[in-house]
Amino acid sequence: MPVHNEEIARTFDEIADLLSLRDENPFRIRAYLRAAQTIRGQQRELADRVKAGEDLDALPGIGADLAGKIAEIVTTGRCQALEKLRKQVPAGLAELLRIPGLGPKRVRALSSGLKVRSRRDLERAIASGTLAKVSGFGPRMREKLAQELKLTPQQPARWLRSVAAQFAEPLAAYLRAVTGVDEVVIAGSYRRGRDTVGDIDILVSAEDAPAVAAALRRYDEIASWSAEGTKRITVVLRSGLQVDVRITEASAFGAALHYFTGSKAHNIHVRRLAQERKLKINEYGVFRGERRIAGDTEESVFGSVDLPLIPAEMREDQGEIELARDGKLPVLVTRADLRGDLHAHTDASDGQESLKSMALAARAAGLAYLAITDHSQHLGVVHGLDENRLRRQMDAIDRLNGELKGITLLKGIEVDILESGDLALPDAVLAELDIVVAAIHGHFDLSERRQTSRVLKALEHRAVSILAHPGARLIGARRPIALDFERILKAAEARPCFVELNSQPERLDLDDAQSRLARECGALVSVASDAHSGAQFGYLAGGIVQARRGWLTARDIVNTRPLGELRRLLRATIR
DNA sequence: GCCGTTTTCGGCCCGACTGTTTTCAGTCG
Repeated sequence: MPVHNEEIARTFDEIADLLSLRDENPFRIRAYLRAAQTIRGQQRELADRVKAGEDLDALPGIGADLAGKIAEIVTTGRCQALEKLRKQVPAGLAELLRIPGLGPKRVRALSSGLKVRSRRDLERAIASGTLAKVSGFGPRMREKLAQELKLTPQQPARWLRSVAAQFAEPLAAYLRAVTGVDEVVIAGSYRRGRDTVGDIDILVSAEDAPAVAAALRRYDEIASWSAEGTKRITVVLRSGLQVDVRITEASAFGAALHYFTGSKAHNIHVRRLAQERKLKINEYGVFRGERRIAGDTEESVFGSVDLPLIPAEMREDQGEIELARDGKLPVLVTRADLRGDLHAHTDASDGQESLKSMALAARAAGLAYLAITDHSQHLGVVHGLDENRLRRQMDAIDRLNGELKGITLLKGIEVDILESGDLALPDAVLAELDIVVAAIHGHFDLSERRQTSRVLKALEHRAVSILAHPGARLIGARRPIALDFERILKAAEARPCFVELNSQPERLDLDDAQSRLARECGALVSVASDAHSGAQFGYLAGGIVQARRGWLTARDIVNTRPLGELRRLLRATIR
């Protein structure tokens, strides 16, 4: 069983936790955390790179020592440094670090003073009153901890970006309407386009901060206030979503927006560049000594360290700063680049609208072509098409194409990949279609070896044009299937066929790292809505955000091509 | 533990807010 990057990252996270509990050098701790982030952002498995003899210490934040530990972890499955630390720190303390308000210092005080080493110990210490004896735990802190102990078990849930948007966008709109407010931007991981967000950061540009706070107080969706300063206010909405509102003056808006957008690792890197230039960057601007030299726009902040504006979706300190420095930033795809959509359903299978209704909705969404790809018969739950019904739909598409202006329908199918890797419809009927989208809808839990060979076998079918939602994940509900993505993407590039980036908000599959890997492997990507109703063409915008996080340009995406070129590319997949 | 167009040693982003404390440490983002 190969060790995955996530496991290496977790090992380093745990080492960082344990080091912090031992009050070790904070920079050493940060080095482990930074390395964990770097590892999570790697699209290729480090285990493979170690096996290939690659130099991992070229990765940012990874030097000879950590490269050695990575090699140890992937070859032995163990990490001696971690095992040693585990013996030195009482078990359970790391768990206490997860409780908001408790950091390494307080956890150490709890452990050494009261032998509190678990959540249960802490509950007892609060109930019995012994906690009051420990310095640093006054009445407010004890009350806060009692509350957190009740809440934190179900806390770590992240929100789908699209769900968070339903609460965040109305609040942003409300704040925009407040008198004296110049500008409101939802920043943070939301602006960077993460598929899920932990909380929402809203940046407000206004001269009169107290007036904004007063207006926020009148917003009727707020359940509680957890922090209130003159510049930053934290509230929890009735939905349970936490929102940080940060108020800034217009002259510092760019610096504040850059700071509040993050990511933290990206900000630290940019600030380090500033230091090298004898500058200081904070959320109020860029300073040389006392003098403020930039900060009204994000461009001016980047410009102060000789960088062009880096798109928010790239700001993860995964190499984007180096690319920007070298003038090699990709021109990321935009929604306006999309000319068509290659995956959609009608009421012939599990969609909600007729063929014609979907065609008109696609046209209204600015698309010039749309592939109709209802499910194949095998997927019983969705009334899939058999050969006869598929042929009737193909006739209906021909008629509609004769009738409609401004939109061309392509004849397609979303055919099941069976457990064996065979397809659920015979090759003969598939060959009559313009486009065949192949997808996994069952047998999710095969081993990586079997799952990979299953998909590779499906891709060998000459009819297959696109591998749909390749990871088959449902965010928060179903883990991605175990696949050797690099092999799949290289096979797709070689055949050639395309890989889908499915835009359904709970799928967003390919994910960001896989999208980058697809680009690196040269596999063309189809950003597809998988729409089951006309309104769902709106999901394409979210798919594009994910594609931008994957550094994709319009050239990397097959459905940015005009219909003629698309048809040529599709024909190349069939031969 | 990492890193270098000042450095292979000596730095390492920067500020807001809270609670507990009397001027600041801890936590958080």
